[in-house]
This record gives sequence, C-alpha cells and structure tokens, in this order.
Amino acid sequence: MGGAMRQEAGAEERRRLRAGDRRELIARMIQTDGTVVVEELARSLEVTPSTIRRDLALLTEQGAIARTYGGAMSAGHTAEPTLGQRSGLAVAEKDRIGRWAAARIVPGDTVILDAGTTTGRLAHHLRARGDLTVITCGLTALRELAEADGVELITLAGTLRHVSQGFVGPLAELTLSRLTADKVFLGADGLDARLGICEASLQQTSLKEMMADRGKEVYVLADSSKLGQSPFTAWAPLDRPWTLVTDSGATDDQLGPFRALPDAEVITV
Amino acid sequence: MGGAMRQEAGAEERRRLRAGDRRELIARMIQTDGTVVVEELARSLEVTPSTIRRDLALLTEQGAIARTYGGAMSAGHTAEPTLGQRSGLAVAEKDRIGRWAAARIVPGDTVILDAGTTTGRLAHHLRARGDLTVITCGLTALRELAEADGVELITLAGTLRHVSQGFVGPLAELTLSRLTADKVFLGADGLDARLGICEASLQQTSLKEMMADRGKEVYVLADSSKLGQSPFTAWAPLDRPWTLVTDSGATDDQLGPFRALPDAEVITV
DNA sequence: CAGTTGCTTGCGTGTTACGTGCAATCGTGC
DNA sequence: GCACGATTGCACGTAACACGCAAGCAACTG
Repeated sequence: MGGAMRQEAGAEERRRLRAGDRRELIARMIQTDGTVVVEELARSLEVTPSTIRRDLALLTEQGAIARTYGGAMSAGHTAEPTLGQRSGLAVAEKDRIGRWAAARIVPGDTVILDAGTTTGRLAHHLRARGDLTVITCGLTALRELAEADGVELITLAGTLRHVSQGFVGPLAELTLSRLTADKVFLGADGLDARLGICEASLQQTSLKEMMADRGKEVYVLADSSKLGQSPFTAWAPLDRPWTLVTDSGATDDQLGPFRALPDAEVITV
Repeated sequence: MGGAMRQEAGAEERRRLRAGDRRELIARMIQTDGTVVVEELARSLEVTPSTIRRDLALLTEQGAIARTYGGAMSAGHTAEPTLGQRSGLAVAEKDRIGRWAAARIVPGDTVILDAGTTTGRLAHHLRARGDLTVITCGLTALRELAEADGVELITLAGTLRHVSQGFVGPLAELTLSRLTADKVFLGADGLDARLGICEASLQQTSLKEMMADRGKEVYVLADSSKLGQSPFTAWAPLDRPWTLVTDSGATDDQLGPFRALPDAEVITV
C-alpha cells in the first residue's frame, strides 16, 4: 500500500476528496451523463481503478447505479412498467417495421409521424439522416430526434395523453391544419380492414384521420398482434389508398381481409 | 463447429429457436424482467454463452438494451451528454431557483414554462403535483412531466431548436395565441436591467415576449452567471411588472440595476 | 499526547467475462 | 442435388473484476 498513496506532496497537489464525497460525485456524474468509465473516473478523481470499482460496487448495492463492463450506468428506471412493458411486447417486430419505413423515406421528404412506440422506432432509424423534415405529435419520436441535428423537427401542439405519450386535441388539429407532408406514418391500437384504425379515444382517431388527409402517401405501421383487433370503440376510417406494414408473424387469416381491399397494399417484414 | 452443436438427439430434445426468434425472446425477457444474466440465458435457451453475447451485442447496437457485466438490462433513457453536460454548469443553483418557483405555484394554476434547463428543474419539482395545467415550449420540461399523470400538460407547436431544446417559430406563436396563464416562468441566456432578456435568435425573443404578455404574473429565472451578460444580440424587453429569481451567488453590483427598476422585484435563493 | 480502533487505499494475484477468428453445420434458393 | 449465406460452437488472447494484504489516515479515548 501505500507508501505511494500520497504520491506527490508538491505544491500542485489538488486536495483529494474523501470517500463519501467522491461516491456522491460519482453518483451525480452517472445521473447526469448516463454512463461513466472506470479508467476515466480513476484519472479525474486521482485514485486507482481499484478504488473506483469499490465505489461502484457500493453504489450498485445501494441500487443507485448498474455496473457495465468497464464502467457503470444509470439504473434509475430499471422497471418502468407504464410504457416499458407495453413497448416491450414486440420490440423486434416493431423495430423491423420501423426500419422498413425509414428506408422508404428519401432525402428532401417531409413526413408526419404519429404517436406510439412503432413510430418511435421509425424515428430512431432517422436519427443519423439529414435533409429531412419530421412533423410529429408523439413524445417518443420527439425524444429520439431531439438531438438529431440533421433533422428539422416540427411538433404539433396539444394536450399530452400520458398513457400514449402523444399530443391530441384542438391545438394539435389547429397546427396540423397549417402543414402537409409527403408521407404519413400512423400507428394503431387495433386495425380492422373494414373499420380502419381503432383507438381508445375519439381525440386520437380524429387526429389520425386528419393526419392521413394531410399527406400524399399513407402508411399504417402495426405489428401482427394488432391485426383484426378492436380493443376500443373509436375508429378512424381509411378512405384513401394506404399501405399496411406489419411483421411476418401475421397469419394469412389476419392478412386476407387487408389483401382483399382495393385501396390497400400489404407489406410484411 | 460443433460436432456437438446438436448435443443430444434424444427424444426430449426441445426444438431450438432460430436466431431471430431467440433474440426477440431475449429482448422481451429484458423488457419484462429488467435484467438478465448471460449464463442463465445460455442454459435456458440451450446455446453457448458466446452466442448469447453475440445476440446481446446485436441488441445493444440496435439500442434496445444495454450490456452489464455478465448480463444485460433495459436501456431506458441513457446517454444524453449533449444536454446533460451543459445543464451541469450550475445545477445546484438552478435547482434552488426551480424549487422556489415551484413553491409559488398553487393548485388550480395554469402556468407557462419557457424552454431551458432552469425551467426544466422547475418542472421536475412539479412532477408529484396535481390540479395543475402546464403549458410549455421546452423539451426538458416536457420530459420531466411526461409521466406526471396529475399534471395537465399542453405543449406549444413549433420547430425544435436543437441547441436549446425548445420549440419556436410561427406555429408556437399561433398556438400560444389561443392560451393564457396565471403565471409565466421565463429562462434567459443573458439578462440586462435596461434591455431585458438576451437570446441567440429573434425567434426566441419574439416568443418570450409573447409568453410574458400572456400571463398575469411574470417570473424570470436566471442564475447569477446570467446577470448583466449579453452574449447575443436579440432582446426581449420586459415592459410589464416582473420578478427576477436568481441565486444568492449574485453580487450587489449585479443586482443593483435590477433593484433600481420600478417594475421589477428581486428574489435571491 | 500516545495508543488504539476503524476506515480507506494501493498493489498483487487469481478468476471471470469479453471479443474474435475459424471451421463445421443448418437453412435456403437455384 | 448443390452452392452460398447465416449461424453456431470452440479456442485463444485480452481486459476487467474480486479479494486479500499491509500501509496510511482520521477520529476517538484515556
């Protein structure tokens, strides 16, 4: 140990923090930055990696953080059932659908993204893009693109529906009435070939209807668990030609009614 | 490979999943359980740890999960250094200011929150409140209150300024023209007793001016580093009575000009 | 003020997890 | 039936980790 603990007593030695303060600082850094690296902490706090590891082990035990290989990260929202579970239901499918939709979007496009987790995945795949204008009423998409400097991001106004993390209401429709787009990507809580998109409230269906009306091309992104479902009683009819994008887990029984529609194209990914 | 890949051809061999399905299953398990362990996954899915690691690496790349030492966990919202670092400049002061402002807000109030980190802290302290309507053009405040079921949250429309994480432009002003509030809380990049609030663009000052006009009481939240500063050339004058809320680190030199104003009240916390 | 106790730290050692290249195998399309 | 891409198990080298040990530091005690 430490003969070398205080390795330099020279003039420029910075006062070293005590253990408790250091740990608190580490915890705060993790909360702020999201992730930290052992080696960097060791250098900036002027202690050995061993000590940092001990600190991190302690903080992990307290539940404040989570270890990663070579560092640590925020553990804050480990279990967040509200949105987490819901979005966790078909992550892989939603991601594939989102990726396909992102490939459809070309430079110069202006697109409208509905609220929802699937459109959120779509937004995720647009982060690195440029020369693109995105209009959205969804907080998930907003989060994904908040730091995407290359994307011009326009949000609709409105009241936030906490459960769906989207803006709805008269203000949303007011602002939408000032905009149009090349392509519109809608989500759905349920989808029926005859009735259209099913949602929990008329506010949502009303907005979806208007969004569909404001774009040249309409895409409905819905994983196969949504097809043929009508969990609620509010509907947004699909009058104009549209494209259904779903995952390959959809059965022929599910897809049949949609394939029979004259105005709808069906894509499975 | 593996001569042993199919290690037991016996009767009780369970059909093994294909790669895509297995990864989806892993993603779902992580979303559901929060965390998983490599070794356990390898056993239950009957593949080697190597394969699990490869799967996890893939899912990590997609952003769906985050690796930990020996396993993986839900990714949630991690790694946002851009804003995180910036907001780290005077966290304690901003937080005190935000807390004071939150205490000023009473049940039944409708308040307007400007974009910025300080108003973000204010929003943070409103999360547990109820019987409250918040109107905001700031993504930070929006994030804080997205899960706050007790708060009615209305967002202004507009184009996102990525650097300030706020919405500005004609759509923001259009929607604001349909709303009024009891109290308005503004942030500032710089503040001058004579000239008012200093910002990087006229879009921002124009919106601030309008926000100030739409509320009965106007508060300007600015930590002491902002007082007397004019980092940019666009200004929003403060014509009506207003309250400056800053931190106790402000010097008398800084506060003097504001105390001399007939229409302004000065609070230090 | 000296002695003691408890905590913290740096270092060394063995362990564990990680990532990658390679060859065998499976699935798929022609 | 055959060829090609995707996937997997294994082996190996590397990096990070956990733990024990002894030395310093701080605070408390008599």
